[in-house]
Amino acid sequence: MVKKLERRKRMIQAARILFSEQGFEKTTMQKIADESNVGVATLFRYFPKKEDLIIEVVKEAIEQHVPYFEEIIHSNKKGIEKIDDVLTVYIRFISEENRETTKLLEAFELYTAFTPVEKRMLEEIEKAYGEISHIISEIVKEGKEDGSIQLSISDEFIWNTIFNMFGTAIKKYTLYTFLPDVILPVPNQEELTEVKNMMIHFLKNPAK
Amino acid sequence: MVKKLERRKRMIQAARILFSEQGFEKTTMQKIADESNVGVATLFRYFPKKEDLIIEVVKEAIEQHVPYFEEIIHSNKKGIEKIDDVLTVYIRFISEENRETTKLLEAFELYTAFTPVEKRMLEEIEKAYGEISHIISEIVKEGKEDGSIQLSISDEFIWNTIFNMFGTAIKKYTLYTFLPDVILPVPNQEELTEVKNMMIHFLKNPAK
Amino acid sequence: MVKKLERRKRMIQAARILFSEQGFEKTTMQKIADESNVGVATLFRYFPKKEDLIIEVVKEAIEQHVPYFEEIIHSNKKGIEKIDDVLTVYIRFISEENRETTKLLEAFELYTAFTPVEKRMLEEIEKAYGEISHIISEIVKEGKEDGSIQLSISDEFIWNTIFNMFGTAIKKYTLYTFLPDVILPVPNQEELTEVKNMMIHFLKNPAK
Amino acid sequence: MVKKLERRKRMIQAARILFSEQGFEKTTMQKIADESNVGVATLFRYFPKKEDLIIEVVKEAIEQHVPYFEEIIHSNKKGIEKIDDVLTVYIRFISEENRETTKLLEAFELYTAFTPVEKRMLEEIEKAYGEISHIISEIVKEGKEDGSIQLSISDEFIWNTIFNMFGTAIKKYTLYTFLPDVILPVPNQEELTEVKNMMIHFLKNPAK
DNA sequence: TATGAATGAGGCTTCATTCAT
DNA sequence: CATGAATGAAGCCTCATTCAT
Repeated sequence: MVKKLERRKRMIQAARILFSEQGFEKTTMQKIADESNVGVATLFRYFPKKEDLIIEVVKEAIEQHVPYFEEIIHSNKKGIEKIDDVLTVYIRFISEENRETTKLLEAFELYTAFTPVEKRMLEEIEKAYGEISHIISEIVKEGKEDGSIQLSISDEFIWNTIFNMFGTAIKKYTLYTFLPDVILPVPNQEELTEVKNMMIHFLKNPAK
Repeated sequence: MVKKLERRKRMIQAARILFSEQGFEKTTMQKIADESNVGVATLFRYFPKKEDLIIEVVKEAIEQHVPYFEEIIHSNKKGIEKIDDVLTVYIRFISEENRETTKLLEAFELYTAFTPVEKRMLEEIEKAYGEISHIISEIVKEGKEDGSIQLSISDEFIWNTIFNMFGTAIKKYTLYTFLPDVILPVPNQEELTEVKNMMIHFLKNPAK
Repeated sequence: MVKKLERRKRMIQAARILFSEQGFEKTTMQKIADESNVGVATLFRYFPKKEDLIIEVVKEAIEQHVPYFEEIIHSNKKGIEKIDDVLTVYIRFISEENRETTKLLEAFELYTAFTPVEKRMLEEIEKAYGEISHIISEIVKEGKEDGSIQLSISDEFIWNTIFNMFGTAIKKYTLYTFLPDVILPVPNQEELTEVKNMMIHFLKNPAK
Repeated sequence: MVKKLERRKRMIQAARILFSEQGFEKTTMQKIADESNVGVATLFRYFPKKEDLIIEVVKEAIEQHVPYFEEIIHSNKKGIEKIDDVLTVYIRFISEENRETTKLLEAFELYTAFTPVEKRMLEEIEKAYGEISHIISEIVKEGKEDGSIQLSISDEFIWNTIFNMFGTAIKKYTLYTFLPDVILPVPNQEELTEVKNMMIHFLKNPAK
């Protein structure tokens, strides 16, 4: 019983590492099986299609991010500070310890862009993402309620987009931290932090 | 002579379309040859490795972007207005007519993240990107010189990062405009324009 | 004890249905196990090789045919009428209720044509078939003895072959009743009955 | 050009032999490729799906039968004699030289019984068979016109069915000539010839 | 030079059979 | 004894790349 779960875990973990290192297409089911010390057939018993495994890995990766945000929302800070923390967490996604996971998510987005993925599968991913975005909107709501964030309706939409772009950009940077700077100049954490601070500053002092 | 160049062009164009539709891995050399009315062997004569073709396609795609920026820098506007124009161009990259190219670039960035690409190849890409970033820094310089942009050294770095993030996020959005909103909520051009306007506004009125 | 026999029966029955629906090769041991509500390992305990199960299923299918012929031989009719009944039974093999079984036998014959089957196994099948052919020759003997069939030795051989062909053809038709008429035009029961009647007619009035 | 056709021929022939020896499912594309001294990829270039190859092989096998019937119809004999010849040809199908081909056709019929075959494919087979059945009905027509066959409408239907059964049974016998007699007692050519003669006899002297 | 043909290596997936509980 | 889990061998098919005309 426990062994079964362990095996499953081993397979997912091996897959996660390989996927994030080589991408989904270059990672073969055989490699994953070997890396988990499992026969291919076993791998296929757990995940009948390669895509099933991909979805599972991605889902777990997203879920790994949730606690970070949960911790923030349960803290005693004001809304605006929680926003600050959220942005900080995003910035940390680029750091060594989180990079693998984030890179994986980025790769998945590419995958969906070129490979038709079953709707049912996408919905699972959507649900996982939903948990995080729910928390974030809760935080914004808190901020509005405790008065630490004061935004007009129109500004609110704009800031929503800004946060979106901030997250999108940062996630993408994770893909390139190992590569020469050629393609995309990747800001370091200090630079991102300054941007974040500026954002928070403007958020506190909206242009009249 | 001329015919040879035309052929080459046809191949690159066919490749570009297919790559941006199906991604690099799913597009076979055979399909590209067929689409260009050329034998596979001929395709391989011009591009001995698939990767060579990829690089070439990407390079040309980037170069296609250059004129947009050249036009801006040669206009008679003030620096800050040119910045505005640059951001507007980025926003347009997400539009129908440019999406294909931009999507291709995005796909390439992910490609390089998972596939070791020969340094020599990357350098070609780097050079192509360099043209654009050179123009942009020229524009910023102009802005500083004509006084329409007044930034402290530290702010300059920050805004550099901000522009970077803006571009990065937008380029990524191009990948998803055809997909359901599940993975990434993609802002539309109006929303992006508002963000841009806010950026320009702050740029003109830096926080004291 | 009884339960064990029931299980065995369930397995054989599930196998029979699946075999006759999808053929031997396309039917997996797993499917059979599932359909019988038994674990695969159990299935293999009862039938260590897939072929063992095939043989068993076929044997039982043949044995299912025996009572039809037994009933005929135990009736009070004359030999020639019993022959008529036997042919009628064959014709009915093509009907809805018997098709499954007959189709299975047909499939098995093709199976043996391409797969080396252990002699010991074939002998079991042979024995099962033997019961039926024994009954039939008994019937013919009866017919000769009661005078309802009058055949010279040479004619006897011929009619033996004719009956053989009649049965062979009919069994084969069962395979195709669900298929479009393309490959083999399958006569319906009325047509076959007319042929049978003609045969009986000639049998009663041998050409001088 | 010639070489290409030769290769194709080699592949089809190798396939034919293997298919008729081991059946369709047990014959792998790799084996066929090896036997034709061709790479698998080449085999797949000519026949993109295994089924395509099967269809092709079967089609050619049927077409190989056509000349036998063409020769008969072009002879100067009377209709009834041509019928005799046709039946004789069928009997010869069981002989050494034709067995392989006939066995193949028999195997194909099993294949279609358990494997959904694309309609378009079946139609090709149907067309091939059509040539032969067209010739045969022409022969019957001739016989009626030259008076050598005199049948009432109802008798005509019956004899149609009888011929059908005759052919069906004989084709099936080809499958078993190599096997022990266990499953199906296979008549030899002499026995079949006697049956044929009896049929012709009755055909000439229809029961009043 | 241009090209269709040829191909081996490799990927995904299935299945009869064996293990371990 | 019953069983779900495990597995390697094998099958179909694809594709970048090379050959031969």
